[in-house]
Parts: sequence; structure tokens; C-alpha cells
Amino acid sequence: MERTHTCGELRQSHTGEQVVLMGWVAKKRDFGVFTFIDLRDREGVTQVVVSEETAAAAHAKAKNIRGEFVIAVKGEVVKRDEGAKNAKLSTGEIEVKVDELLVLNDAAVPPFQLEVAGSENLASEDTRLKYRYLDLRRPALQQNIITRAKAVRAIREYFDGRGFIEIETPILLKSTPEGARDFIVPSRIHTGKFFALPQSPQILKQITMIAGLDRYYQIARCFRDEDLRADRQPEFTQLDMEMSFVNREQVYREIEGMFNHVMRTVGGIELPETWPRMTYAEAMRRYGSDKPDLRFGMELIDLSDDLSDTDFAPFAEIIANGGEINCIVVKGRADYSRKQTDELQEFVKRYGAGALGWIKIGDEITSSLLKALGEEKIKQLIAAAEAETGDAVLIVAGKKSVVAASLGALRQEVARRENLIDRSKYECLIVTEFPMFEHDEETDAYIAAHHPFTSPMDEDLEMFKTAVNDPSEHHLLGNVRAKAYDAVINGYECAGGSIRIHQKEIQALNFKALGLSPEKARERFGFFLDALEYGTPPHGGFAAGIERTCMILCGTENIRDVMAFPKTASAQDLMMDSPGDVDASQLDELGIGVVGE
RNA sequence: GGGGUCGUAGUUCAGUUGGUUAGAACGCCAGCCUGUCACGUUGGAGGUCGCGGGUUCGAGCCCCGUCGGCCCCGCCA
Repeated sequence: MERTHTCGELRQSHTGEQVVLMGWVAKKRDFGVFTFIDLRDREGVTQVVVSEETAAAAHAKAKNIRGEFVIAVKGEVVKRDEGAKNAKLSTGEIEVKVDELLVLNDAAVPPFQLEVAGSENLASEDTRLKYRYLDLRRPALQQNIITRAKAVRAIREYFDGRGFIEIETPILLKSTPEGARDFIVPSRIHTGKFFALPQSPQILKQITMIAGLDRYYQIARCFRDEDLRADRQPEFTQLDMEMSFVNREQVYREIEGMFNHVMRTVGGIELPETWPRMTYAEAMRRYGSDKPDLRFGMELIDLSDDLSDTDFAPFAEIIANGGEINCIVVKGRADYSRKQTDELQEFVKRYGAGALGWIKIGDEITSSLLKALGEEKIKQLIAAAEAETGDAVLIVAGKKSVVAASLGALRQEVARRENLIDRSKYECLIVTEFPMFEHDEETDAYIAAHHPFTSPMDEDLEMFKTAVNDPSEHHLLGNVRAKAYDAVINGYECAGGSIRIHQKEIQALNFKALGLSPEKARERFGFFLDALEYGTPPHGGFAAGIERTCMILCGTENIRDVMAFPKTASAQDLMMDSPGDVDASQLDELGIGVVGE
């Protein structure tokens, strides 16, 4: 018996045809003298009916069939009576009247129900992860995996069409102890030495530019041994690309072109041909985030000037120390209860905020700051925030970075709670002019904000040189902007990149800024510094997160929904139970011993 | 490393102030059923209340510890 059709393709036009379907039993409805079976495969579900009267042998076999049995049926496509059609199924206008039924394989009773009314009754995620092969039979999850395949295909289409070439770079690389923790692979041939898995193919793609390959891309697996999040896994996939002889705008065009092509062809989503641009400084000021979700407003408002003359000691101190006092206005929520504002206060405390001040503009004005600031000042703040009767004003004071982080996160949290996010909207932007360095307070050192090969802005080059060469001006590093940029869709950082340094003098300057001696730099990146000597073209590029892009396309907030075999938040695979032990002989061969706890 | 939250039947959950034999739905097993598509219907089986300890006459419930899932902070050049 050969399959003639999938379970998703039969329509009324097939009426009368003899067909063979194969698939899994999604559901059986037994009526004694006949039995309905919902037969499922990747493409859909088709109802087949087995009658004792017309197919006694098949009907007898159907008696013993259970969910997830694998069966083949042969029979005629018949049009359903008007009242018996099922509008919920794409194949609901027909059914297959079975003549022959073959059990291709039986199945144990599944540990959880694949199809239940309402996805909120699904089995818990750890159960489903242990039996991932069953979870993956769920049409919703299969659609995500299929969407991902389409997205990757669309990416290849785009770059192939733009004259880029796909180049594979090694998975076994060398550890460069900067950035994320590496996954380490021991070498048997060189006992005691180790490879590292790529955190990204960054240096290698730059070397392809030095090699004159000009336009490179790769669907690259990346590995970072850091803690997980709802949108972060230890291994993930990036679209990695690099091009020579380009400026930032030319890279932006490729970011826009690629995402627009993928979102249009895979998701039917139209994004603007040219995306809005916003500097990092503006994004932080207006949204408290370098990846703002622009599907709603509720921008941050700076109240520092209005409070510069305050007697209230905590605020005065914060302003004196260069801090800020910002607020957001929640429309129509003057009715926030004490419990709710307490919850929001707990929320901002996670980000280091000391407290959450509030003003509720109801029939009368109430505020946690009424005693501290006085009624007149409260009214001034309301005016400054342009809040209206019925609104709530939420205020955070503190260090600039803490105010941005906590209020930026609060803005997102309130939008979620208040249902301010239009899920049918897709708001994208390119954030530009990221800072070149971040200041690490613990070590009082400056570390690369993007990576150590990022080019400074031309406008800031002199300041950069001064900061590096004059120890008394070292703090200026914090002001140097880079030719670095991110692509943001709906509050997700979907891609990031930069124009790279192609002159060895500036690269040396950058290593010095980062506190890397020439010897250390040579030790870590010697091969790359050598390469820079031999005619490096100006170049730049970006890397896009495949999973995050697919999360947006699939409308999920969980990265595990767009990966076939994901790991748990504690970086384990519950299906294969990895990571696991290895034989002592394997360790011996590698010259490795495990130090007990 | 830290915080929050959850853990009771195969699954999703309920379980009162600590008090008799821990319940429901779905699933499973056996029967009946000529048009279902969340089929209906009759009956049945199924529990180490995550694990360990403690308090108590008595613990699913209280306390301590521990393990695991999820979310967040730190971390993620």
C-alpha cells in the first residue's frame, strides 16, 4: 500500500477518488457498528469512517486501535452531508470511507494527552520535554518548527539573491577568555589542550573579509555557557553576515532587507522599507531600554529639574550625586490599590530601585510622596508629567542606570498588565550609536560594550585617542560612541552588529583601552592581529537571532517553542538526560580527572 | 550565586481551622450505542500528596532541609 495523499489535502474536489492515507490516530469515536478515526500527519487531520457493514475486517481492527497508533487506510473520498461537515477542519467537507485498514504500529498509552481542549490544560513542560517526540506531534509545535524552516530558507533566499556566499566556519575553535563563558572541548591528540565552541564566528567572519570573500553569510550555531532565560539557550542559531567596503547605512539596508523579506514571506507581515532609527542615548532616555517595545507609548519623563530645589533628603541626595528622578504615567489607573502599587514596587526593586513613588489623580490627589514633597510640588510634578485626572504616576529615583533599568522594565510590565500591547502590531527600529565601552564598577575598568573589534564613531575618534593616551582623561572612554547598532522588533533584540576596526593602529588603541597589554593581545588574538596587517578592507556586518525572530513570527514568548530539542532553564535535556557522565576510560584517554565536590 | 512561584491519580486541577476511607474532569480498562468530530452512556481500575526530617494524639495542610519545573536579578564581549 502506498500513500496517495497527506491528511491535510483532501477536499470536496477529491470526491469519489480512491486514496490511501497514513498517519497517527489523533482520536477515535466508536459507535458500535461504525467508528470514526481522526487521522493526523504533519499536514493536518482527516476524518475516516470504518463501517462494520461495508468493511467488517477493517472495523474489527479498528476496535483495538488507540490514540497514537500508526495506521494506513485505503478507501473512497466521500462528500459529507451538509449537517455533518466540520468547519474546524480544512478537510472537514469530506471523509474517507475505509475499505482496508492496516495497523502499521501500535503505541503505548501516551504519558500525556496531546490534544486537549484549550492549550492551558497542556501537561506541564517538564513532562512534555521528557517526551519531546510526543510534544512535537502537536500541530501547534509542528507549525513553529515548520515556520522556523521557512524563515531559514527565506534568509538564504535573501542573501543568495544579494550576492552573498554561505561559508561554514569551524565549531572547534580556540578559547578567547572574554565575553561569555566558553564550552570547552578536550583534545585527545593534544592532551591537556582544549578547543572552545564558538560564542559567535565573529573573528572568522572578519577574516573572510580580509581574505577578500567580500560578502559572507552563515546560519551559525553558537554556544554560550551562561544562565538561561525565556529567550536564551546555551546553544542557539544566528544568521551571521559580513560585508566589505560598506558604511553603517549600507548594513542597515541589509538588516531591513533581510527582516522585511523574512517577515513578509513567512509571516505575511509588512514592515517599513526603511526602519526608524534611534540613537542609544535617545532610546535610554525615552524608554529606559536599548531595545524598546514601540507597540505602546508610556515614555519615561524626567522630573529631575522639577525636583532640583527639593528639601526631601533622599531626592536631594540623588540629584546631588548625578542621579535622576523619572516617572511613567499609567492612563486611567488612579484606582491602583495599595496592594497593586506594592507589587509594582517589589517589581522595580529587582532592578535596584530603592522604592516606587506614586501619585494617584482620583477625585482627590493621593501620593506616597505627599508628606515629603507637599501638595504644591506634587501638582507641579503632575503638570510636568502631563498626567490627567484618572491617571497614576509611578516614580523612581536613583542612579541613572538604575532608573532606566527599573522604570524601563516597569513600563513593559505595566503595559502587559494593562493589556496595552496590540499583538497584531509589529514595531521595528534600528538603535544606533551604542557606547563603545561599559564601565565595570567592581574593577573600575572599561570593557567592550559590543566586542573588542568594534569601530569607534569618527566624530569620537579624537576623544578616544585622548582617553586612551592620557590617563587623567581615561573616564572619557565612557563617552565614546561606537559604530554599533541593534535591530529591535517588538522589544526583542533581533540582531546586532557593527562596523569593525580595519586599521591595526586603532585596534591596538582599543586593546590598550580595554587594559590588554600588547603581549596579552598577541597571546589571545595574535593570528587576527597578523591578519589585520595584510590589507584589511573596511568592513562590517551583523548577526541576527534565529530563535528570537521565529518567536516573533510564531507569536510565542518562549524560545523552547521554536527549537526542536531545547534544554531546560537549568541547561539539561530531559529527553536524553544530558549532560551525563562519561566512562573513566574516556577521561583517561584525554588526560582529564574530575575533581570531586 | 540570589529572589519569586509551582510540585496531590497517567494528565490538568480541587482539597475548608491540622481530624473518619484524599476528590473532580480528561485519559486508561470492560460493556452498550447508526453520524460523531470535546460523541453519548453504564461500570471499573488507578495515589510513596516530589523527597528527607521535625512539631503533634493526629500532617496533603504547620516548621526545617533538600530535589525538580518555570519566571526574574546577577551573568549573557
